[in-house]
Amino acid sequence: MKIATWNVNSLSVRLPQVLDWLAAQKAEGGVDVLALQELKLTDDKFPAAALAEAGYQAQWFGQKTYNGVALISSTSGQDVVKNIPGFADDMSRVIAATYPDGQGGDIRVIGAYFPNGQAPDSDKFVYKMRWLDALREWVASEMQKHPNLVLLGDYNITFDELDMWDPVGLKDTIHCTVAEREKLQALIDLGLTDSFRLFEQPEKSYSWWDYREFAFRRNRGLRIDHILISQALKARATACVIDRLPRKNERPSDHAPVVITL
DNA sequence: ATGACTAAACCTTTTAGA
Repeated sequence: MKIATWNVNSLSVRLPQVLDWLAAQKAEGGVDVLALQELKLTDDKFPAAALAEAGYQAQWFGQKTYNGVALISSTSGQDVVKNIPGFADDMSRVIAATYPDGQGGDIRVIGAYFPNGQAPDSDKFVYKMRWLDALREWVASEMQKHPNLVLLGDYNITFDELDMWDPVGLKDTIHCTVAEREKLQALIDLGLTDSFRLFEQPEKSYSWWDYREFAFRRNRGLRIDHILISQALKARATACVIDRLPRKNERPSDHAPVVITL
């Protein structure tokens, strides 16, 4: 099965590209679950009918102007959770659901839009740290219940210098600070694995490029969209790739999809 | 150049993204 994540930076603008991408993926077996971030629309504006027309179900958790997440799937999601239980948050950043794993069991999928953090000395950074702590606590409990678990989305954190186009110039800037990486490592320490690095990858692989200064053309990007998997799924993973093609579209999102094959 | 694009809403200007 295939599970993917894509920060679309406005689903209203990007819906045609999402539908095209899903259709193109069908030639290669199809995507079972696609986690979207930055819908930037309220729940009543979610394009459920257009997705149903294309053969997909969906769970969504929107918000006006900012944030908003969804899970688009070929089968229906169960036990849906929106945001981190017990963590008061006025932003729509997390959606989780359980799906059949194609082998008689099931798989828990948690799609998340991690806070940006803006700058290491900002209030938004403090919120990012608190959010990351709350996420870790909740994911730990989810892992107790679900051996097959995928935590994927726009993490807004790089793992290391390999994930940065300019490791020197960007050292200790937002997405690349020690404090953020410690929180990311705390998720790994729960028993999760960065599936992308399980496989040989092209040099300078990134998932996001700034809209400005022809950053995509010059491959000046960051790898901040990740697919973390539990131990049980690590044994099943056969590939994880960043699909740069949609970034070449007209009016692209600034992020590219990441896809894991299990 | 606290800039460069893009998107949305408070819409000819601001906020946020990363």
